[in-house]
Order: sequence, then C-alpha cells, then structure tokens
Amino acid sequence: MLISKLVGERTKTAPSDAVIKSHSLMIRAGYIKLVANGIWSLAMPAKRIARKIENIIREEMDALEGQECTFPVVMPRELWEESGRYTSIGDEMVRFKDRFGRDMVLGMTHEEAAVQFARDAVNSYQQLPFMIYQIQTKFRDEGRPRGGLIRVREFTMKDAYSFHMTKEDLEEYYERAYHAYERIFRRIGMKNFIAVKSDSGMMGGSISHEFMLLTPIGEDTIVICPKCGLCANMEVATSVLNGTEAEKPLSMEEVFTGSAKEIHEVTEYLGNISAERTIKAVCYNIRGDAERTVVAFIRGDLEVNEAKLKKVLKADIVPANLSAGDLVAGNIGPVGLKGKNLVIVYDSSVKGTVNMVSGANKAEYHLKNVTEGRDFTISESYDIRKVRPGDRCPVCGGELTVENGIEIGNIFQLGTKYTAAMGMTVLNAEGKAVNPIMGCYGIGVGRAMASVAEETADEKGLNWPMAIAPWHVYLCAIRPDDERVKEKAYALYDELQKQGIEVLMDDRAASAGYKFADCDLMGIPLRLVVSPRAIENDAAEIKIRATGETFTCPYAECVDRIKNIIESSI
RNA sequence: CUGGGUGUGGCGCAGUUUGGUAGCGCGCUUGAAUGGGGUUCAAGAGGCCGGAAGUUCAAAUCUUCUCACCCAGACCA
Repeated sequence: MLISKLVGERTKTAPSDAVIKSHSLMIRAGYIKLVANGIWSLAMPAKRIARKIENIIREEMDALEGQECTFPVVMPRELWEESGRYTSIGDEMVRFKDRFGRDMVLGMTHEEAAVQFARDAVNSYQQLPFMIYQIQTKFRDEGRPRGGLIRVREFTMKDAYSFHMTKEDLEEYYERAYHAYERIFRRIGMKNFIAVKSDSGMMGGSISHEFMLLTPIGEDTIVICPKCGLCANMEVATSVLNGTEAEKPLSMEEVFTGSAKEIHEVTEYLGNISAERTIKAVCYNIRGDAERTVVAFIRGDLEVNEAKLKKVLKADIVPANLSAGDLVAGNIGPVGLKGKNLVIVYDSSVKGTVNMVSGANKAEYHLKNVTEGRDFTISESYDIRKVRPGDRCPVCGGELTVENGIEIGNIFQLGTKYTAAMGMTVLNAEGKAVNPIMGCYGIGVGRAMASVAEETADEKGLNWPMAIAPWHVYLCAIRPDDERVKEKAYALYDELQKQGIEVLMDDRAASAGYKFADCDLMGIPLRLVVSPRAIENDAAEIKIRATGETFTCPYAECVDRIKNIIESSI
C-alpha cells in the first residue's frame, strides 16, 4: 500500500473530545471516524487489524472444534419472545417495524438465533457436544457510548455457543474455552489481563468469567488478592471483615444528635467515635414500585453493593425518595422501625453487633449501645457490602486490592435457560428427551483492538504488536525524487511483498521528520528507511518501533532480516 | 434519563462580556528553495459561525426553542 493513496486523515493535533489515548490516537492516525454517537467507520488500517484479530480468534475457535456460522442481524420479535427476552431486555435492544408492520429487532446477542438454528438439526445425544460461533455485527443501543472503540453501539463480536449433555461435559469444555481465551489475548499482544469471576447479569446461568485488561481507564472494578490470585468483579466480590473483640452489652440510651445525619456527622457529634461502631440505613425504592421502600442496614463504615442487594431482593432498585414516606431520613435505625411497605435487609456486618450507635427513628435523636439480639433481632442477614481495598481475602486472608479493568471477553455457563425456554431437546441414551446444557463465549473485536492500543501506545502514537499490526513494515523513501532512492525503495517494496511481508510505503515528497512522525503515530512495528545517505553505504536502516532499536542493514540482507524479525515476534 | 460543558473551513482554536455581516495555527493547492525527527518563503482555495424562530437599521455575538457531541452519574449478555 502506498501511503499517498491511503484514505484517512492524520492530524498533528488531538481531537478535543477524546479523553483516552486509544481513542485520541486512533483518530489522529486516521484509523477511525465517528459517524454517530457510538457508531464508527473503520479505515483500512483499522480494518486490517480487526481482520487479524478475527483470524486469531477463528483459529482458536476452530481448535475447539467450533463451526463458524452467521446468524442474522435482524430478527423477528417472535424469536425473542420464545426466550422471554423481547420484554425482559430494555431500551438497549433496538426494535422496529418492517414494511409489513411486523416487529423486528436488531441482534445484540445471538443465543436465540443459535438455539433456533440448532434445535431442529440436532436430535440425538450422539450429535453432542458441539459448538457454533460467528463473527458478526451486533447492535446495542448503549445509553452512553464512550472512549472511541471501547464502548460503542455497533460493533463486531465473536460469539460462540456450545451444547452439552452433562454439566461435567460443559465444565470441561468451559475450561478449554477459558484457556483458548487466554491464548487469544496473549496472541493479539495483550499483557496485563486477568480472568475474573463475575455476575451473570441478564444472561442467566451460574458460573461466568470476564476477561479484563487491567487499566486505570477501565469501567469495571475488580477485586484482586495478590496473595492467592483470586479475582472477582466488584459486583460479586466478597471479603472477610476483621473481627471485633467481644464486649459486654451496656444499656441502650437515647441521645440528642441534632441535625447530624450522615455517619461522619454523627460520629463527630458524639465525640469522634469510630464509624465501625455505628449502623447506618441506606434506602431504596423498588424500580417501578415507589410504594415499597427498601431499608438496608449496614455497618457505618461500609458501603452497600447495589448489585448484591439487587440479587437478594430479586428486583431492580432506585435511590429512595423519602420525603413523602414516614421514615425519618438521617435517623433511621433498626430498633423500633415502623413504616408502610418496608423491605428490611441486614448486611452480615450488623449481625451480632454490640453497643452500636444507630438512628432512633425520631428526628434529632440516635440510640447508643444498640445490641443485636437484645434491642432488635436479625433472623436473616446477607452479604450486601462493597469490598474495600485492605479487606481480607475470603480464601487466604490476604489483603485485597481494587483495580479497574476493561472487559475484553466473557464466558458463561448458561445451563438450560435457552434450550428449555425454546424447546430444544435431544434424546439421551435412555431415549428420553432432555434439554442440552449451553455455554456461551464472547469477544468484542473492536474493543480488543482499542484495548491493545490503550496498553501499548506511547507519547509518539500507536504501537501495534506484530501479530495484529496493519502492516509489518513502514518503508520510508526519503527523497523519492532521487532516482537511486526511488529505484531501491520500489525494488524493496516489491521484494518484501513477494515474500509475504505487508508493507506500507511512504512515497510522499515530505521531509524525513514528517514521515517518521507519521510512522510512529500509525504504530507500524518496523521502519525501513531508504535514503541517499544510506545508498552511499549500500544499506538501509531498520528501526523497531517497540524498542526504539535502530541499525543499518545491507540492502541484500534487508528482506531476510525483516522476515526474521517478523517471524520471531509473532 | 439526571447534572455540567461545548458547537466558528478537514483538525486545533480566537472572536461572544461592550451587536457593525469572520480571523489565527496546522492541513490542502501552486511555485521556489530545503533535504534524516512534523523545513522555509511566496501566492491561493476553502467557513456565513450546529439548526429554527425572534429582537434590531444591523446578530457568530442578545432572547427563546431545538439538535449534536463531550464529561460525571444512572443504565448496560
């Protein structure tokens, strides 16, 4: 490819609305262009990277005996009603009518299509297990796309669906998929990634893992135990609190606390007592049911993990509006709490506590020496708290750390949710119809590309790993008006390509610095310079983008040398 | 969806407070020089200032409405 003909604008200045480097640099280097919020066009270099990532994924999926298929982007409502997701998924799924007035949806995931595809063709346990997958466009109407290709509405995704007779078989396959995922991310050049246990969310099913690239710009929060390696998404992470020493219960008394409502105000008012000695109430309403108020009691120094609370409640929640109800905001406590339609949830941190401070359910008053089991009783408590850095690991007792990550892939053990809902059965060895057990496995291609960019880019620009670089070599002809340079450069250009090496040639009449800057910005791993100066020595210069290493190489050896570098770095 | 911010040639920005029908840098075109880290000089092309309505003799500048994008949050296989 000649850069003079490459369509895509490269700029010196960063776009003002890009705040992360992969976003900013991919625009600056002419890789992507915004069409609408969260919707992008990919220029040739980005498309080439995407294709390489797809090929790596394809190889690994094929190694898992995957069968590549294509499921449709547009599907009829009826298909999604079979699984129940036509109504359970919100505005994230685009719905529209076709010319006949029929309800259609844009595919945001393809469990329904995969089951619909497989259920008639597969009738016997002897045909299982199998896995089908596709690499295809998804559309999710995200409320808030951001970060260039990190979070978008339209994107290419590899999604795979496996079908099994037994849970054990699924687990074994799941393990293989897990390792295939590790290989995929390593092969595309990602380094600092981990697999974390996660919440299955709307997918249903039980066990799931998210593969995360650890980076400060990540939107997900991950709890990690550096000691034993345990990691979990904050949504499901648990920890062990340091125990408190046994204390003798003192008699409960009411104390005036005036306008002190927030925990820090109350502890200050009472003479800087520790927040650990308080019980706070956090209130929510059930979504779509403003009548019911959820009161969650938790130790004052801890925070409620809303994802966990939702699971306990089996309902969605919104911040409570207490102004209308009969609760006294800021003075709510577990002792003598009264109110209409209350749902009370206790965090386990409150169970068995002695001599605590809590709200008195009376304006301007709190209670001292509140003791669980005497002043109020918890019949059932749950873990609804957020893990904090420094909490103890539930497995090994190590000190937990909290980091951010970008979700780059996920794998789920789905179970029979979809096969049961959609009536997919096969006959087992006893001749009995059973629902196959499913697993599903996803990777966002564009996000993977942006994540690698995010991890590898430097001050000068992008910096692609050889395995996914749009071109292996940036052939820089300095003074292409010089006949000798022109001749040598084009000869190398042809020879490299003949050897299967991908070359982007800078044939422009620009200055050397200008070209070097573009080369660095675009992140091509190798730079081969042909110039009048080098010609005097019958040599060319090779520079390795990632390391900055530079050396001269006789013309006759350039192609072999480059070939070696490429082969050794993939 | 809630809160905040921004919309002026392809990109980055000034001009808006104190209305007088647009300006700078980069990029682009042409010519000349230069020739190893975004080189220099000269001459050009390109925008009616997100959109609509209004106030005014006069609106990029004031008013109202609207749209888009960005950030934080909510939401999110």
